[in-house]
Amino acid sequence: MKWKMLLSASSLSQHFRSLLRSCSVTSSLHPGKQLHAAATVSGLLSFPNYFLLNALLHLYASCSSLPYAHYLFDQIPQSHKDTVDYTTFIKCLSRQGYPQKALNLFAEMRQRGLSIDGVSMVCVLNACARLGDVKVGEQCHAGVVKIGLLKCVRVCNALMDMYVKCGGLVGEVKKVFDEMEDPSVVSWTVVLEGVVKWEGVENGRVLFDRMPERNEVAWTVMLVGYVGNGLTKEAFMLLQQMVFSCGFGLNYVTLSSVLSACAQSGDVSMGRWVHGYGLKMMGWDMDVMVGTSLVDMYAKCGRIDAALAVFNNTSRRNVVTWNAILGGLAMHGKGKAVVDMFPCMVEEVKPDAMTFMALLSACSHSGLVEKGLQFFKELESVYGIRPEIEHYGCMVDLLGRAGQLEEAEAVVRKMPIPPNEFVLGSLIGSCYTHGKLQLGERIMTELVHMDPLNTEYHILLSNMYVLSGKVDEANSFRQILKKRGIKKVPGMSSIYVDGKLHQFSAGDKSHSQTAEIYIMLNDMIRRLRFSGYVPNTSSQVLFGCSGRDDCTEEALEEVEQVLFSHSEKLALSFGLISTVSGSPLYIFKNLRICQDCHSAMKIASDIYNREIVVRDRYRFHSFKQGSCSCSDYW
DNA sequence: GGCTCCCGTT
Repeated sequence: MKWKMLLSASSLSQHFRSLLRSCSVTSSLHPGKQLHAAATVSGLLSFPNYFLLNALLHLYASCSSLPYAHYLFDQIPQSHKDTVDYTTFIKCLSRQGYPQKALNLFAEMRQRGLSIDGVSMVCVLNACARLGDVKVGEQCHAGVVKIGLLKCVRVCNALMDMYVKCGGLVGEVKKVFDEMEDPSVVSWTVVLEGVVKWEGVENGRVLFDRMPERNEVAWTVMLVGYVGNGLTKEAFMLLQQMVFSCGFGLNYVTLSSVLSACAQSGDVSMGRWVHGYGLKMMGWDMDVMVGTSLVDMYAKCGRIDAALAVFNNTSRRNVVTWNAILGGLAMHGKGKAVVDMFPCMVEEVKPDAMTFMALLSACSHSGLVEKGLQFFKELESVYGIRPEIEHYGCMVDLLGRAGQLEEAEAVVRKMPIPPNEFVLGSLIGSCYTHGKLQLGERIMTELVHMDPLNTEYHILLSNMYVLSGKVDEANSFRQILKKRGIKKVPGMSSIYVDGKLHQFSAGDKSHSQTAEIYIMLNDMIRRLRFSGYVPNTSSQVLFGCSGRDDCTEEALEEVEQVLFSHSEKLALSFGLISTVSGSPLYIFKNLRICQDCHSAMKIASDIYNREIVVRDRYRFHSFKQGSCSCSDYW
């Protein structure tokens, strides 16, 4: 009788495990939880059943439910945890954003003398890839060789992926690949990603065409490569081939990957196509990641109204979606909208650390000092979020921009984490804006220790010396910069016209329409001057003129010429001659827009009757009828 | 007996 009961219990357990497996495969958390409850009630879990526990652990890991997975992992007695249990939880930690914890757990597993198999090695290599830790990755490589796992295709794939993600050691990737007896389509795809990322999209295409077989991932990698490099036409051609000739459907991972690339490169035409595709296939009930990527894409492409429309129509929203829209509004200087929307967010989802970055930067960009201080206070006391260095950075920025330099410095001195170069960099920026030379000098000393090769801060301080009449100090600074050979990151501006990205550097003459662009530029400067534009040479005197130390009239003229051929103005001139009159222009700049270009854009938006949207490294400026959305508050 | 690789939102 007892034997019969045991037998039925064992078959019941098998039944449960097979049901749990199907929940894991489909990431069905709710039915899985019900099974968990049923297993508990039936008494199956009241005596040790390690396979069932592992199936439950796997369920929660597959459903990205870290707290439950952690609970299950702890439920398994230490003496009975085997390689499979560890592997399941290591993968879960790595995927949920804790790759370091995953590696720590692997170390624990090894200390306990448990064997390493191909599967656990794949998971550990994956954690190294996510962490970007090539050192541990190389140790694993040695382990792979030692255990004889090089014949295992998936291990090799994970190994190559680790080298791709950890700084692009494409040589290592190819070495592993060449030794493989029978590389799979995944192996080829990993190499493809490495080549696209580190050897350029053209080289990637050569490899793509040579691949014996291509899956949707390979197509996605290639697409993202094109979009990320501004090659919209090529991307559309590839997409057409993928969907219409080869019959691939686009899944949600492909859609969000492509959208993320669109957001980065500012390619709204491809972004819109993906939006249309998503609507046709899924309607508004689309995947939460796709919806979020859409919101982010529209916001980062300067279409904040479209971002809001998508946000309001999406039926699935999580904290990331909210963060995307609040961050987008913040970048567009719509601080009040952010403050007004926050209470609605709290009703719907729990805000996280990232939310407060968006909130504080919104206050910072809109000069809402009181509101920002209040948010910062509530961050810990109401929402239980421990402030991170980025939050302190936002506070320093908020107070500094508003001219409250003493308060900003007090934040730096009192913060429990040592300030990094971004925090101090923001402070020195505010010192420049508000002419606080002495504080600037002090901060500079600290910054030089932290980041001796940074040019931006050196230039800022040197400019401050000039503005306060200390030309000698400025000159000595310039000498230091010259001696050390510190080079400025070149400013680049780009603009999409007819699905093609056109890039300009300062004084660029490489564009095929250079002659027309410069004719337009000269005409524009003339009209700008006529409307009251005065070149702002004050901050350029120092580093603009190619190493001249004098400030004669000719030097000044030279400085003006440098100003006029700033990359933003070239992109604007090109945009004006190559688009329909009255249509808005969207320009992307890799650094902060300069003061002079900012004034020029304001007037240009009026005299040419165009909306000009400029995305710089930090935020958006929308110029319309002579004024800017930032209200000149940077 | 189970745990696995490539593209994935702020």
